[in-house]
Amino acid sequence: MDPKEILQRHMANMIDLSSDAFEHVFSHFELQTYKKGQVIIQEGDVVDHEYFVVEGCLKAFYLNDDLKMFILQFAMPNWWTSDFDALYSHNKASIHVDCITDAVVLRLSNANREKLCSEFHAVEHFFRWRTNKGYVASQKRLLSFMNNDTKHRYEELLSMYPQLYNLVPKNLIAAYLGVSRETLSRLHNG
Amino acid sequence: MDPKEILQRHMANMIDLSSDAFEHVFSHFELQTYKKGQVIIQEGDVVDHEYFVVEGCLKAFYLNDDLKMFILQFAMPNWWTSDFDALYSHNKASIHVDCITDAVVLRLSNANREKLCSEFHAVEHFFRWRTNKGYVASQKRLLSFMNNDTKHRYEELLSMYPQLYNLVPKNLIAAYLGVSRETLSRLHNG
DNA sequence: TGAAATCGGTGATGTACATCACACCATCTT
DNA sequence: AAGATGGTGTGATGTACATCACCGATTTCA
Repeated sequence: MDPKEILQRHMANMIDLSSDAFEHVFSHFELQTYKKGQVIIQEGDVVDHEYFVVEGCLKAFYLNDDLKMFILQFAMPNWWTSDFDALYSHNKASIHVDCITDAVVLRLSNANREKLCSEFHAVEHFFRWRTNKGYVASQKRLLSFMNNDTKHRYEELLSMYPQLYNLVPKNLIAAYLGVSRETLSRLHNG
Repeated sequence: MDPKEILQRHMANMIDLSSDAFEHVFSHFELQTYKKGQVIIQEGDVVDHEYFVVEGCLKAFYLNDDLKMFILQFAMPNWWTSDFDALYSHNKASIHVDCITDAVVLRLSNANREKLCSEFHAVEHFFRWRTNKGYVASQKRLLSFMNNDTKHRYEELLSMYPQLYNLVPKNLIAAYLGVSRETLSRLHNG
């Protein structure tokens, strides 16, 4: 489906924008296509864009000193991703974003977001709402971490994203759940 | 210190507001004082306000089916708290907020926040920035959960809030760290 | 003021998980 | 075609934590 239409429907869920206004908003995005494995943000980068996923699957992850990977987010279609800390505070990136599959993405620069937010109150409202949603989701995940065992969280993840099981390798699912791939494997047959 | 001045300094960290504009903004807040132990939000409540802490310490927490407590946030002076999910989406509260100590708080209703956000672009920018900061902090805490052991997280918490050690009982610190109070006690002497 | 609740420490035991080690299979590569 | 590489399963062992049980000290309150 058309990237423009996908973004339009996504924003229409939250705010009202006339076609003309949306046309103007959309003109500030850039369409990008990436290959599986391609890196979008690397630790240490200056981050100037946020990314709306149209097609495919990205991952946002942290690498610790032992190069162990911790996945913050699987970015599926209709989700936004970036290093939001680096993006807002103009620090260097502390996380990585890359492509689990080939992907089609709409990216928006910091400057263009601020421009659109000052032009359209509804757009600023949209971004405030979206960030709040991310915040709440992150807190829910934290609670699930403290409250539930791994098996429970595994089933929670699969019921939220049924596609994930066949789409991404098990070691990445383990890196999202915060367990070793061996434990995940034992849970699955167990 | 004067609650008005504390809020003014807090907002001035992020945005520029003339004295007159701030005066107008401030008139939309209500000053509240609470006693230690007093409940501000209960699970199931309709949530219509967010809270800026001027003095004292609140906690935002979730109770699971076994009545085990998980603390999402210690709200210290200059922090905001509420059930942001319930507040934005008009769901019933899924968490609780109460007072660990006597507290002085400025509260802002949903309607007044939206009014101020539409009147002053800078104010909307402020709230977007604040929510982003909360989002980022929550992701960092999640990473710390996955990456670090309990002792490391305990020291992290105390270095971030040195006052906390004498201010709040250890069982609450354990409920923030996601370990049993026994384990925390053993860590502390061990 | 005396009883009750809250707060904090410590031992014994069980368990969910990490880690290391190895083995199998499917792709990819030259 | 042969070897390298990445994904996945499974056993053996160690460990960080929960849980239960009990203790004394302090605070709260009727």
